[in-house]
Amino acid sequence: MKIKHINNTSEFAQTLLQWNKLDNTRQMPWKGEKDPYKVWLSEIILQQTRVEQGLAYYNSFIKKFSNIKKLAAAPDDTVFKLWEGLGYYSRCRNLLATARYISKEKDGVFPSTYEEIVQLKGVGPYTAAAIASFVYNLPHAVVDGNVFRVLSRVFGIDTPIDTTAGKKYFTQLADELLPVKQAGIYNQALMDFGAVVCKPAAPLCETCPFNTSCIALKNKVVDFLPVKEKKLVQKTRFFYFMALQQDGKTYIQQRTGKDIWKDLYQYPLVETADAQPVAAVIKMAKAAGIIPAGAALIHASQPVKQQLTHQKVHGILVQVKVPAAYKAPATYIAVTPKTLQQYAFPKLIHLLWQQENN
DNA sequence: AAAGCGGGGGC
DNA sequence: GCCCCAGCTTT
Repeated sequence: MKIKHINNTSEFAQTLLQWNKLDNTRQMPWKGEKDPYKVWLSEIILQQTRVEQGLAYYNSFIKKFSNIKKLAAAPDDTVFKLWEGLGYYSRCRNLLATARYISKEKDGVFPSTYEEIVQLKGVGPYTAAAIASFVYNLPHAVVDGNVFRVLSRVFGIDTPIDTTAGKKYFTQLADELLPVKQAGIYNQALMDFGAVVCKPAAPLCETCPFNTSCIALKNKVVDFLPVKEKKLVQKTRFFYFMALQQDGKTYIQQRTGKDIWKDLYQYPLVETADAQPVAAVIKMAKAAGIIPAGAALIHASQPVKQQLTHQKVHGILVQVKVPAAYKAPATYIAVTPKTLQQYAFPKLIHLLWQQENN
């Protein structure tokens, strides 16, 4: 495939680098960082996550784990607790797996080629290009949401970005635009530019250095680029969390299987597709062996709602008293209000706790 | 190729 | 409400 309708690719890079030099004031702790551990950590945290949201998490991780071997040596629960609230928890699972792999198999030395880096768990084409270019100044163009947006607008490309053909096209264009000797600086600059000037909504076209050449601006289609093909489907779910009360302790369990919040903890769960009366929920819980037949309702919370990207989740906390003689299943973990706090829970459960305390 | 995966913020 | 965010993995 050939990139057409672009006569001078180096002009784009020169204009961008000039903007970066003169007008880019964006500062982040990992910018200019040459420790691959720190760059890798920041990139994993920032996948599908705003810089402002990820910043505090990055600082906490660096403070607690100053190098990859310390991270690798930490218990799973400790690391997930640090990740708690950031979302996309498979990132945390993969982070740990990669830290342990590099510590054990590579004696803590981070790989230094794109081909090796991209094979690490949780690292795809974007993250590998970012690490390779930022740390080793290797000539690999990053293609993230910012890059799709900037290139689609400046060059007027309406190929959908959420298709295989679109990804391939934009990746090739990005590689052709890359000034190979300044790959790291340029990649940083392009993403900063997308975040600060060529923003998704209300971009700063008035002061944009490309505003005399931008195809989208000329054609008045800035707000329609980039193009996405797929629309997301929403599901609604009801989560009834059964908080068993037994002599000052309660029980939690770890979520497993292919579903949201995998590896996080929760109270034993009754899930339904529709809202149910609490009495019906207790009946279901007993029938399913989630709570014992002798359990009795203490209190049910008001429902809380959480809007995720593709799910609307309702949560209700149902406290039940269980007999002292009750023997919990092996998957239940007995906790006290104090020991509960060392486990990572979904935001929905924090919302329920918050509500019950008000 | 398409689906699934969180939580927060802008509009 | 809807869209997007320094995307990746699994089906």
